[in-house]
Formats: sequence, C-alpha cells, structure tokens
Amino acid sequence: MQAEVIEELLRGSEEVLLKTELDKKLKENRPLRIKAGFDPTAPDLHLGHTVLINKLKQFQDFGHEILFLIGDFTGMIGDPTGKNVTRKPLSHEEVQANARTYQEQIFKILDPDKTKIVFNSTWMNALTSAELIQLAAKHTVARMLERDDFSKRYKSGQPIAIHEFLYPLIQGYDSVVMKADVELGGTDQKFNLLMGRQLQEVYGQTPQVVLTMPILEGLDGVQKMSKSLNNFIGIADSPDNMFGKIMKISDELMWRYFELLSFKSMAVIKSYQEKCSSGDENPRNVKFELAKEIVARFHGGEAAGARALQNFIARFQKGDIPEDIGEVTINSFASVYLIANLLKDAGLTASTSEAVRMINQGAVKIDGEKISDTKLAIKVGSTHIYQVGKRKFARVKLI
RNA sequence: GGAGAGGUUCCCGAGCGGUCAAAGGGAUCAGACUGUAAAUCUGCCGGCUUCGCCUUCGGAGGUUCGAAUCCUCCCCUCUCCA
Repeated sequence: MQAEVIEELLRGSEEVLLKTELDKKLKENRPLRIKAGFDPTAPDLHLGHTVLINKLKQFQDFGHEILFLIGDFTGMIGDPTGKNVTRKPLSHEEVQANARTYQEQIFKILDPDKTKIVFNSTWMNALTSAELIQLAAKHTVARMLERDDFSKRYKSGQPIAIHEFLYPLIQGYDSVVMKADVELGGTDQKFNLLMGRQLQEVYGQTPQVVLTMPILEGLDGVQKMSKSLNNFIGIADSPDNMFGKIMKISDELMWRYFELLSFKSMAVIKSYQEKCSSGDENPRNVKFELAKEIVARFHGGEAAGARALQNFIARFQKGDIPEDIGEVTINSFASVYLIANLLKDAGLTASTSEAVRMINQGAVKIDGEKISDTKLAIKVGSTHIYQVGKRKFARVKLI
C-alpha cells in the first residue's frame, strides 16, 4: 500500500531527497505540510506551471495539507539570474490581484477548501534587522557559492550582489516558519529547496523532503514551455485552441505530457504506448484522450472535452467552418475595400503585405471558397466568413 | 585607466561605395502529403495607396551623383592588460 502511494507521488519527478525520509513521514500517518512557492508576478499560468500544481493535487488527494506560498517578499529580490538589480516591490494591491488570479487558475486543479495560500511578507516584514543578520549567520559564503549560477558567475568574474544571497536564504527560512514537511519545486530550484533542509535542521526541525519536478518542454518539444518563446498552452486558452495545440505536439512529446499532465494511471498510459507501437491503435486517438482530459480540467468537465473533440473533428477532418467565429464590423469610408486591407483590419493578418502573400499561397478562403485575386474588391454592405490558413477565421461585416 | 574586437532585418551570420530590402542557415508562417504527429517537398519570410513607392543595417552628424559599406563624435557588448 505504502509503496504504491510513494510510487504515485514520485511519478514524473526528477529527484527526491530523501526517499527514506518521505517514507518515514508518510508512516507517521498525519497530514503532511506540503509547500510550494510561486512568484508574485506574471500569474498567467500555462501547462508548464501545472506540472507542479498537479503534483500538489496528488498530495492533496492523499490527504495532505497544501501550502501555496506566494513569495511577495522574495519577489523584491528576484531569484538570482545574474541581473544585478533589485526589483521594485509590488504594491499590496498588485500582489492581492495576482493572488486572486492564481486562485482562479489553481483551483481548477486544487481543492480550495484544502489549500492554504500564504504570503512570505507576513513574517518577513516582521523580521528585524538583527534577526535577519542572525539568519544570515546560519550559512556560509562557501556553501552559497555551491549554487551553480553563483559559482559560474564567481569564477568568470561576473558580479554577484550581496542581496542575491538572501533569496535562497529567505526561501529556506520560509520552510522553517511554515514547518514544511515537503517542498516541491522545479529542478532549477534544487539549491533553494535544499537550503530549506539545512535551515530547518539548524532551527531544530526535521528537515523537509525535497521533491523536484522537471521543467516541461513547450510545443516544440525542445525548449522549456514559456510565454516568451510562444510555445505554451495557457490554461486560459479557449477549449478549441487548447485542444488544437495538444493535437499539434509530436507523438514523442505526447508521452511526456501524459506523464506530467495527465491524471491517468501509469498502467493505462503504458497500455496506450504498447498499443501505439504495435499498431493496434492510431496515436492520434490516444492524443485525443489527452486533449480531452486537459480541456475538461480547465473548462468545466467532460462535456467540454467532448465538445472540443467534436469541434476538432468537424473542422479538421470534415473541413467545416467552426460555429463560434469572432465577428468583426468594419466601417468603410470608400466605396471599395480591397481584400488585403480587410484581412488586415479584421486581424487575420499582421499587415497587408502578409495578406497578399497569404492569398498568393492559396491560404485565403471566403465563405469556404479559395481566392487567388490579390486585388479583389469587397462590396460594401456584405458579410462573409474569411479564413486565413487552417485556423484563423472571422465573420466580417463591411458597412 | 590602457590595448584590441564587434554591434546587420525574429535569432545566428555574410556583405565592406553602386547590380542590397541586403547571401546562407535556423525559427515562424503558408501550401502539398498526413493523424493539424514526425519526416519530406514547395513557397514566403520590412511596410504601403503593391508591376511602383517608402522606411531599415547601434545613435547623431559628415564626405559623395550614390553609403550597411568611407570620415567624425556618441552609446552599448565582448576579449586581453593594469
């Protein structure tokens, strides 16, 4: 029994320190305090972030207590990346707003009644300078320099500002205050997570178990999922968009997503894998399952997943025009309106030049009919459905 | 503080007075083939009032009929020395 629980809890994880300690804590048969920290900025979560949240969910389902830490105090420092700047602290209102956004998003996965949201400014603002110095006295520069990016910068002669040392220190101190039994984080957080163990020990607590989760690859399957690389699936993406993006990932990447994003058991996933490699199942159908599950999670249950699947089939296998097309009304001041301008003004292309290119490449359809005339004049007073490429549609009313 | 090297269109990277909207590669996008997979092939890849015109090669000036290419000053990055 216990072994199975541990196996499930460690599923997809990168590293656990120490497994024996986790085992021991679980045997105490009490709700463990599970900590995970999040940056107070940019609360636009994507599936990459949910890897960690999914893991919290698993712990929650086994009856443990989830402590969702918003690092509003550490946010002023910013996790050291080599940029030698102190971030401007966010206002109380901004932090609150971001926290609310977090809640909206994470409670699609976590049970709100069993999740506690805490802010580290609560105790950090109360800490006196003297206490902070005492905290700093618990750790040495040499050990701090073990952190990868610190040591790299130190060796190559790049500056390390003193306040940067405080970030891991405070993150570790958070664990002390929160009396965390387990802390989850991305692999890039390993050093900071270990800091919690060391400090807890100094403060006479049983060190937390550290569980690191891999960083999820983006849609390209190579680089990490991130908004700036535009290879992400946002959890606020529309159902159809989300479904489509999942269908677009490679088969190889699909298994990775299954492991880290699906709540299906590993046994089920394995059987999918076997059927696909033996040819008994079209990998596409398995991908459907993944897409349905994820859409269902963020858009209100199974019905939403099923609907997204139907829309997908209708649009891409039967070539139908989707129903929920955005409507655009354009005011024409001239008597003729050229197609290229219309496509641009409707937001279907970024520029008229691009519109012309798209037409030349046979990517533009009006009411399902492919057009080839780049100078086509659209009659004022008409309404048509315009399509650029496979997935950009708009119903445009020209008045 | 001293000595070098360099900043080119989303990225890498050629160009070094006219033929440069700027080679080549990558990414993106579109088309074909498919399972909106992969692989492959093709096209596109600054903007516009699109057979032409306009704005781009770190910034500001200057020399020239003509500059990404030459000169001056400034800003930034990297390497080496102190």
